[in-house]
Amino acid sequence: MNPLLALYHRLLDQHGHQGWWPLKGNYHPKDYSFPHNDLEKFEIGIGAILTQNTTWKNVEKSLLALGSCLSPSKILDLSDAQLQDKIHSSGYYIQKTKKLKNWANFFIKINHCTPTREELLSIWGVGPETADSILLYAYQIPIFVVDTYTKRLLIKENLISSNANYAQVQAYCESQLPRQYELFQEFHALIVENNKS
DNA sequence: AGCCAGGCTACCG
DNA sequence: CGGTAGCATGGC
Repeated sequence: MNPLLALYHRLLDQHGHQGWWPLKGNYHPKDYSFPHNDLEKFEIGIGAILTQNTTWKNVEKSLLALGSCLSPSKILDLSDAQLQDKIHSSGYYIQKTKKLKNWANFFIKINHCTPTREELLSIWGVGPETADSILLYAYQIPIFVVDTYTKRLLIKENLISSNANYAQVQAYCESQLPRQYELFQEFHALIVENNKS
């Protein structure tokens, strides 16, 4: 077993199955069938944008405040001021209001199709980690999500060099792991959980 | 009191 | 191009 796969199993033993992506506040350990519909896919994108450089705790408050507005058309029906108010706790609320509406417009435009990475990256407000999180958790595409924790951990474990960029870290991880979306989902969640404790 | 959160964009040299 | 200030709240 290679060092990265060994690290995955160590984290899994230590923290158990994480059941990401949380939907309506619910985790679903060992059930990799989610999302079950378009609305859940949309909600994953909302959460991925709101959690940019922000704790999930603050995002949960926003998602609760959004409540029944978690659909593309309802997000677009809100005025900027109304939406800003609902997502206030997530920080950067002016920018994130624009980002959420961009995601809603995009989601309507793709009309139930699976977006490509390039399409997602073309949205103002969606960068590499957000795009890859959407592809991995909303569309079950085995693409490795790299965040600051991932990089920090892999540097500490001497698996990558400290000046590696996003694409290089991602390519390394994908080359060392079986290409299974279930494993990729679990691994990223475990890395985040590992950094909380 | 500061530093950090499940980043991204714009702008700088 | 690679590097970085600005965005903003809440928790510790």
